[in-house]
Amino acid sequence: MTTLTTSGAATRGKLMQAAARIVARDGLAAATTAAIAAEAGVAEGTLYRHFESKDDLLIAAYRQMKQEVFLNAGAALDTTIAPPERLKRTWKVIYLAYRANRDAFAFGQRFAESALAEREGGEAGRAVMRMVGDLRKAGIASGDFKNLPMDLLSSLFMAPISYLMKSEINGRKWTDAELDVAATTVLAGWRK
Amino acid sequence: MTTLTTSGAATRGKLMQAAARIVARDGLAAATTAAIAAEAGVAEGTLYRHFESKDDLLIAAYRQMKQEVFLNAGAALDTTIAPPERLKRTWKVIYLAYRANRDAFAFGQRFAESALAEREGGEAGRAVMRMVGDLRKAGIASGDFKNLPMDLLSSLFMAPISYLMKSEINGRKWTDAELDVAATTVLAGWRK
DNA sequence: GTCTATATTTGGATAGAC
DNA sequence: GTCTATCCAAATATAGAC
Repeated sequence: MTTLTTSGAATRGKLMQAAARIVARDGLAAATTAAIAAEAGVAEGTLYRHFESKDDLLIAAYRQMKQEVFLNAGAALDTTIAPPERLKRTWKVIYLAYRANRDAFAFGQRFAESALAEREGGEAGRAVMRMVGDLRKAGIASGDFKNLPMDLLSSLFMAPISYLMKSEINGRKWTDAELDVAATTVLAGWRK
Repeated sequence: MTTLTTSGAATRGKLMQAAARIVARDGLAAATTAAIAAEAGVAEGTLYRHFESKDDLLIAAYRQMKQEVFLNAGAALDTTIAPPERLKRTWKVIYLAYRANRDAFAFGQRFAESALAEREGGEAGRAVMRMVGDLRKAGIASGDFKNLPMDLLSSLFMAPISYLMKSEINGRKWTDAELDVAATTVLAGWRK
C-alpha cells in the first residue's frame, strides 16, 4: 500500500492545473509563481518542493495535458472502420476532446508559441505523430490515401482543429454540419 | 516638404522592427524594453518618446506587419481569374509572402497567442476578412463555392498557412508540389 | 510537506541634462 | 529627440520555523 502522505502528489496536480488555468485565462505572462500558488491554494514556497522551477512546472503541465487528450481520443477509436471514415471520426473525436476542455487547448496553444516549447523538446507531440502515422499507413494500404509525407498530413489534420477551436474560445460555436465540412476538407487533402 | 527632423519616424520604425525580431527569435518574454532598445541601437528612454508603453509598441508593430503582408498580397491578384484558381493562387501568394519574411510570421504567431491580442481589438485581422469575403462572394456568384459562413472559410484558408509555416520555421522546406496539395485541400473545402 | 518571511534580480517607466 | 541615471514595483527563488 502507499503511505499516508498522499497529499504530496495531490498538491503537484493542483499546481499543474492551476498553472494551466491561469495561462488559458490570462496568458503566460500572468502565470507568476504567486498567482499559480494562490490559484492552487498553497504557499508560493511549496511550488519549489514539487518543481525545480516555474518553467519545469509549465513543461510538466503541458506534457500531461497532451498525453491525456490524445490517449483518451485514441482509445475511443475503432480500427476496423475503413480509413476514410476513420480519419473523419478521429478528427472529430480529437476536436470534441478539446472542446470539452477548452482550457487545456488554450493553454497548449499559448505554451507552444512560447520560448518554453523549445525546451520541452517535442516529446509531447509524439502521441499525435503515432496516431497520424497509423491512419496514414492503413489508408495507403487500402488504396484510399495518397502517399504523402507524415508531417504534411499531420499539419493538414491539426490545422483546422486549432483554428476552429480558437474561434470557439472567442465565442463562436460551430454546428455539427460545420465540423463535418472541416473533417471532410481534411479527408480531401489526404485522399487519392 | 517635410522638415529636416526626419530621424524621429525612422527611430519609430527601428523600434518596431527590433521588437518583432526579438519576439520572433527568442519569444515575447525576451522582448524587454532594454533588449528592444539595444537591438534598435537607441537608449531605453527613447522608446517612451515614440510609444506610451511597451505594449503599445508591440501592438503597433503587429498591425503594421499584418497590413504589409496582406496589402502586398492582395495587390498582386488578378480578379479576372475564375474563383477556384484564384483561391489557390491567393493562398499561395500569402504563403510565399510569409515565407519571404519568416520573422514577421513568427512574431505574429506569438503575439496572437499572448494576452496583448485581446487589447489589439482585432483590427489587424480585417484585411484578411475583406480578402476572404471578396473571394467567397465571387465564388458563390459563379456557382463554384458552397454558401458557407465567412469565418469558417477564413479558418479553413488560414489554418494550413499557419501550420505549414510553423514547420518551415523548424527547418522543413515544403516543395511546390506539397504547397499545391495544401492549396487544393483548401479549395476542396470551399468547393460545391 | 507546508507555511511565513525575505533575499536578490530584473522589469517597466520617469526625470532631467544635452 | 536622445541620452544617462534612477525610481519603484513585481517576479523568481531561498531560508528556516512548524
